[in-house]
Order: sequence, then C-alpha cells, then structure tokens
Amino acid sequence: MIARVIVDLKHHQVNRLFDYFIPAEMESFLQRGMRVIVPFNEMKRLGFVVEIVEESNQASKEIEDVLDVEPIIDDELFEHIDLLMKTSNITLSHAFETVLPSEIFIQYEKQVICLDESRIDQSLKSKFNKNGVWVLKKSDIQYQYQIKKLKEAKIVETRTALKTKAKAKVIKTYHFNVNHRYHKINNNLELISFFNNHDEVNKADLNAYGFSDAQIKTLIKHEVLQVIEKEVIRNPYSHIIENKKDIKLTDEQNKVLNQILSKQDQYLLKGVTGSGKTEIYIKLIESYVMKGAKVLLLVPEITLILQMLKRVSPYVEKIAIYHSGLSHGERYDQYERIRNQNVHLIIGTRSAIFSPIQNLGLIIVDECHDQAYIQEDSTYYDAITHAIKKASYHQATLLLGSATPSVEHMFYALNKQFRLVELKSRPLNLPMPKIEYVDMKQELTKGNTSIFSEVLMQKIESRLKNKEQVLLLFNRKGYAPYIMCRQCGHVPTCPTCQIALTYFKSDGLLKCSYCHYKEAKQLSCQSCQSTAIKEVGVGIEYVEEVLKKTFSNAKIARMDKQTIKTKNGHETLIKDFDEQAYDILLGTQMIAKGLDFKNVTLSAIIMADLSLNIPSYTASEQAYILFAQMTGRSGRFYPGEALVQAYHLDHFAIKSLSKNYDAFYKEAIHIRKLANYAPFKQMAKITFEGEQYLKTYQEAFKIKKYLESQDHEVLGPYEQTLNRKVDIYKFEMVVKYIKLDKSELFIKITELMQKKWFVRFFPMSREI
DNA sequence: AGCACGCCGACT
DNA sequence: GTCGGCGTGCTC
Repeated sequence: MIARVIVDLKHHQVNRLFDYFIPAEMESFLQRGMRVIVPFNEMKRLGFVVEIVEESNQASKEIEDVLDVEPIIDDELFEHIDLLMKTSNITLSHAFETVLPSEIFIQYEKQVICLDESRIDQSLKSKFNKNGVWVLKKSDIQYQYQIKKLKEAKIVETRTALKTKAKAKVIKTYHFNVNHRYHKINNNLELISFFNNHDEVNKADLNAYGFSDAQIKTLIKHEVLQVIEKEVIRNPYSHIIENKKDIKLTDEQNKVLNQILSKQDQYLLKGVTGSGKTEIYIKLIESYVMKGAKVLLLVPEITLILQMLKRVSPYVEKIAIYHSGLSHGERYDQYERIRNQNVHLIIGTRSAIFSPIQNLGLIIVDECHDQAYIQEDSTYYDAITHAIKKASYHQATLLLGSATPSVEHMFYALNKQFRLVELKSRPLNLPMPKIEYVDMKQELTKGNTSIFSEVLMQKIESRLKNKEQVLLLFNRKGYAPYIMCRQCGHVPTCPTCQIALTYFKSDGLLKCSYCHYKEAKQLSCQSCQSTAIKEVGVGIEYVEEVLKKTFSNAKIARMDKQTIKTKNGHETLIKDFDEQAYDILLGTQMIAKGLDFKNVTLSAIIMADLSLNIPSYTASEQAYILFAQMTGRSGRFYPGEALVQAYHLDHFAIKSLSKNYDAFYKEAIHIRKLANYAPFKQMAKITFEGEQYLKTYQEAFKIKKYLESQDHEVLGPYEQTLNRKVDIYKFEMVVKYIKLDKSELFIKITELMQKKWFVRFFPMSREI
C-alpha cells in the first residue's frame, strides 16, 4: 500500500503529493488525514496523508512514523482546505497550516551527536551539552564545513529531532492507600491524619502543610501514597464570574428569535445599533444547547471575546475559547476539549471557524461587517465564506449579525441567498441618537480655527456638567502625518517605501505606516542641520493635547494602538471608562467596535473626511460602517446625541447617517452597479514580483492578455513602488469577472512561479 | 523550503 | 591544499 503525502514545506517547488510505502505494521490503522513522519531529501519532515492507494511507481521510501490514532483532518476540514486552494494560489502546506492549530505541527531541530569526545576540537567542546548533543542554531551555519568533516571522520553524526509545541498539562495528586504494608508508618502519623480529611491532595498543598519532598518520596516508595496523574485544562478566562440576569425580549426581538428558530437556514440579522442582538444570540444558544447541539460564536477581535464571554457565560455551562492570542498550551487544551466534544459553545475569532466541532447546530457571526473576518496575509481567507460552508456541511443554522452589513452581504440577502431578519428599534423605547452635522468650512469663516467646532465644545461642556460621558473619534494615528524642515523643505521618508514618516510624539519616533521601519526624531534637519522643524497635519496625539488644554478639568483617556500596547491595556481602559474613571474617551476606529457604555450620551466624529480618502472601492462602505457604529455608541441607556464634523458633508456615507442603513445601501449599490464593482462583478488583485523590470512586466502582460481573451476586464498592470523589496520589481493588476476559471489561471501562475517569478492572487470581493 | 554538491576565488 | 560563498538541482 502507498500513502500519498503532503510534506510540511511551504514552497511551490514541493507543492505536490509524494508517495511513500506503508510498512506492513502500519497498514491496519493508517488513514487519510493522519500526521506522519517521512524521510524527505536527507531530512525528516512532518507530512499529512491525503490519500491511500494500492500502487505507485513513484514511491521509494517508507513512512517512518505515524503520530495520530485518529485522523486529525476530517472530511470537513479537507473541504475547507479545498476551498482555500480554490480561493488563492497558495501551497497545500499553507492551506494545512491555516486550518490547523500550530500546536499540532512540529518543531525541527538539527542535532549533532558526539560519538568520540576525545577527538573533538577544544573550540567546539562548549557547543555540546552534557549528553553530548549540539543543537544547531541559525547562527551555527558557519560551522557546517567543520561538522561535515567530523561526520566524515565518524566523530559525530547528525539527526533531525522532532519536538511537539504543546502537550497536555498533567498534575500529580496523591491518594492514601489504606492497604499499605509499611511498618514504619507511625513516623508519619501527622501525614496520615492529614489524609483523613483530604481525599486527593496535590504536591503544592502537601508542601504547604509542611511535608517535605523526601517524606513524600519514601511514602510513595512503600506504596502508602498512590500517585494519580490527571490532565488539567489550562483555562485562560477562569476569572470570569458573572451573574445570571433574566432576559426579557421585546416583541420585535421575540419575533426575530422565533423566525430563526423556526427553520434551519442561513440568516442575515440586520438590527440597528443597541437593538439587543446579543440577547437574541443568548436565547438562540440556550435553545440549541438544550437540544444537545453545539454552537459556534464568532466575534471579529480577541478583545471582544472577553465581553461576549461575560454576557454569555451565565447561560452556558461549558464554553471553549479559541483565538490566535492563546499560548500554545492553552490552545492545545481548548482544541482537545472541542475535539472531544466536551463543550457546548465555542467563542472565537476567525480562525475558530476551522475548529473541529461535531454535532454543530448553530453558527453565529457577530458584527459580520467587520474586515477582521478576512485574513489578508500569507493565506487569504474569508471566515464568513467558510462559515457558510461549515453550516451547509453540518446542516446547521447560520446567523450573520450586524447593524451595518457589508454592501455585498446585504445584496446577497436581498437576493435571497440569506434570509433577512430585522430589528428596527432599540428596547426600552429609547430613540436612536439624534445626528447633527457641523460644516468645518463655515467654522473657519466664523473665525474658529480649532479642530473642535463651537457646537461640539458646548455639547462636551454640558456633558461634563451633567456627569455624562463623551466618545470622540479621530481616525489618524500619531501626532502628525509628517514633519518638514522649514529651512530647506526636507521631509523624512521611509528608505524602502519612499513615503513620508508619521511622527509619534510620545515615543519621539518617526514611523512608516506601510512597513515596520522606524527612526528617532532628530532635533535638527538631516539635510541642512536647521532646527526649524515643523509638524504638518494633525494626528490623534495632537487632538488629545488640544482636548486636554480646552477641557483642563476633564479626565481624558486616549485609546489607540499605542496606548493599549500592554497586556490587558485595552480591557483595563474599557473597564475604567465604563466605571467612569474618565469623562472623555478619544480614540481611533477601535473605539467604534462593539463597546457598550451605559453613560455615553454624546459621540462625535472629528474630521470625518479622514476616513473617506482611502483608495479602495469599499472606502465609502468602510467609512459609513465606522461612522454608523460610532454614532450608535451613544444613548444606549439614556437618550443620546451624535455629532459629525467634516468638510465634505455632502458625501453619501456622511449624509445617510441621519437617515438609516437602507438610505446608505441604496446609494452604495447604485454606485457599485454603475462602476461594475462587486457584487455585480467579482474582483481580484494579481501581483507579480521579479528581478527584471521589463521581463516581469511582460509576464504580467501575458496574463492580462489571457484574462482578456476569457472576456474578463483587467486594469493594469501598473508598477507598485510602495514597500518594494531591494532589487525586486513589483507589478499589480486588478481583474473583474463574473465567473473565473481559477484552476486554469493558477496553473499558469504556478508555471511562472517555477520560473522564479513570484505571483499572488488576492480576492478583493466575497464570492458566495 | 531545505539540503547537498560543485565550482570558484581567496588565503594560508 | 583548505575554507567559505553562492548558484543549481532535487526532493516520493
């Protein structure tokens, strides 16, 4: 028998199946989806069995080891892998890596084993540990020649050692054996009496009561104490204890709940901000758990998991948490709990969509408009697309929830791909916040040069007086978007991206917003040594400064990437603001995400224009979502107001805020239709990288011609200069299509990859 | 991606 | 003759 194996190496040149003989003793239990260790070109590697076949003329080596008792990849996961491979041109190894937790992968360690210590050069002796093993580090490459010589002389040998990243955590507990036959037991009467009151005791407790390790050891030796090993779950959120409150649904909420419960289907729940979507989630979860089905609840960000957990935990007994921020050990435990069907509810971020849930009845995707459901780095995927797949696979109900669905999801709902259910009002008869606009052009003619309009200042003042809270959005990081020398006009730029560096006052740094480049801000100009350096434009740090000057008696907090850097920084800030340790919370777009503050009665957007000037066809949609979510933070428990300051108030993303989502959608979908953007045409970006300018352009052009011959519209290729690597030229094009045969395109791309071009296909729209 | 091998040039 | 750098070719 032959196993067809994908080897854990992420490169297009080895992106195919390799055949291995299955040793007779493995034949009975080896299955598709299991992890194996295989010899591969002078090394040992982890592999995944994708297929088992009778014969192959390719195989020449045997599988060395099988790591699993049960397949770690089931049929469902293979389908997700398949979908990933059809979405963008990644390697199979990338796909496996994406759907599996990193803990089930293996770390490879190259070891040099000493065979004859006496013949090893003095200078190398310190490299070996006391067992005569030298673990090679990256920096040890310089010794490769010496090692080779030693190997030839049979003084050392090398091997690949494999290490797991996480294991089950085991604690030992001690149990008193009444049937022991230890005659000197009377020396330990104290200990015995201790066990009269305690059944199972762990070592730390025994030590704490004054029993020494030596004492314990002796008693174990004479079988007075029995050791019981127990696996324990590392629980990252064990400190959450919340009280159960009775949830009373409004008539509108009840109607929606019953609609969703009545039929297994895929729903889009559109409910205005503060309409109580979470209460519906809780009722749904309770109902499914009662039926014995499992529920998966996705939220866009790690920080929202805690909030959701606080809300949901009183109603569900066994909850697993799954996200990328867990430690190896924690994630391993949560993964095993899910696999062993030991939980009712899984709360997680986008990667949780791949968790191995059996008997799944319901998937909820909260704030489904959020871009965070799309992973854009090495492996592109849209968790919502996979949620649809997962729901179909399990015949589970899917519920996408948002106050502001993406234009595409709304379009699909209106075209019956999702069943649309709506919540149009807030409970407790609370009105939606009243929206007011301020034209900053007029503010200037009135003689107010501040970034705060007079109306806004008055409104903040009155909130401070009434001990109510204010949320302010200013969506630009740092202190100033760039700095300039007034003597010679020099602007510090990023050496790789060639764009102006953003100035961060609190760290005294200049940072590039495209790559990770940063440098210290100098007191004098690097070009002419003048000290007349001026900040140009405003960022959130500057706004904070002005705010503190203007309202010197108010307690003001700032929330952006910089201020929440510390662990729990975000959590602490939210908690403090909620407990009214601050009057005003100023933040970038992160303050608009899913927060529920009782005492906020004013939310304001300063310089709304900042969010509109992004070069993407979804810019207006993203801006509207941000604004609507932001204004929706106000007046959740007491009537509230919202204020929008901008220069271009006539933009529809701003104008429709005072109307409703449907007004925005109508305008947005009209523009999409006119410009042939998604959802009317699907869109994708293809990037080409190569060492030669002209050749790379030509190869890109060939692909363009090919796509055009298939009647697809192609924009570009145009050169990309931003964030370009040294000596690598980059071209980019956008293809618009209705139905694209990607497998044929990917084959062409793969051919280019083999010829040392680097080509990537990124979806820009969601295909459903 | 990661490994060995082979060629080349520099340095005893 | 040795050592290290880099390009090339292969992986069941």
